[in-house]
Amino acid sequence: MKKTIIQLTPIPPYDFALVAAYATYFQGRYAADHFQDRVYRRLLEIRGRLCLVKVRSIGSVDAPSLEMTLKCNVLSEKIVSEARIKVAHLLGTEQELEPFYRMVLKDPVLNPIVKNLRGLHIPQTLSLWEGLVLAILGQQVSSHVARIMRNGLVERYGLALKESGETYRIFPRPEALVEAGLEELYAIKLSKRKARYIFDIAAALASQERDLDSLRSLPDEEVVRKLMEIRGVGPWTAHWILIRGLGRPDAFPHGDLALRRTMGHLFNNESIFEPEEALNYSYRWSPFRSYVTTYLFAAIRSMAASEKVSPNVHI
DNA sequence: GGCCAGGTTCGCT
DNA sequence: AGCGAACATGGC
Repeated sequence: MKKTIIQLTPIPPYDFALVAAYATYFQGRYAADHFQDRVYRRLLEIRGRLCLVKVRSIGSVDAPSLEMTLKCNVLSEKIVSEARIKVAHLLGTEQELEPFYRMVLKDPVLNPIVKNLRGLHIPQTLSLWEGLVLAILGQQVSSHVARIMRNGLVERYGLALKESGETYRIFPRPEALVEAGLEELYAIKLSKRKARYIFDIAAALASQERDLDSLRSLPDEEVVRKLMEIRGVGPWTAHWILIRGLGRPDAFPHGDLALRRTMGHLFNNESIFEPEEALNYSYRWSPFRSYVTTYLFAAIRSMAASEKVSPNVHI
């Protein structure tokens, strides 16, 4: 294994520990992401080779700097530069938070919550395929059940590399699921419905019948429209992908139950918002609604992780 | 045991 | 258009 070290400079403010914790749902390991002992690790497939990246902070929130260690059988210049791009994407290092923070100053309820999470950028899925699968696995079920399915998928179908006693896995390729077959997906706790959705998407991608990357150049509404043509993708999933897969700043999954509850708690005298009410209320945060969504979820998630209680009514 | 969870589809009026 | 049911698992 060859090894090289390079440096990344995120746009400040950037709280590496918070971003990495969010990427792993404050659980240390989540799907293909690891964050333990202040080090973020992920196995990537770059130009057909398995490469392990480790990232740690060597700066501060206001003067951020990341040290990335890349281990790979072969280390060409192209591999190094692709790894850099992928990691910058995964960890959202290029996102600008200041305009969002200026907007939030005008919201006395949101402002303290956001201040408390200063430097949180939005982690991105490596591919739209990954975003689509993770989102579908998260539909309707509790976050706990979603985690079991997401981890199970990666453990079962992701190519692995062992390093100092730990096993790392890439997020499974569509081909891996197609090869395994539809029935195999039931074994990792997917409902027949979810297995069908994901298997069909995998098959369409593997056969090149569908191309998700063409969505990257389209405006938000077009992306949503195209994504919802896919069976298994509704409005919630499409907006989740805008936020976590495409890095769009102004998406808002207004049907989301946890979001409706949290917003109702904060802005509606404790009582849950109806989806339309949540949407109407959200326009005041445009064009930064993806950040509002992410910060509200981060507030819920970090409390759930630290307090070990159901976060339904907290914040 | 029954109800619910960071939804979506399908089949009814 | 709008509404209800089915979906399947783990936790309380």
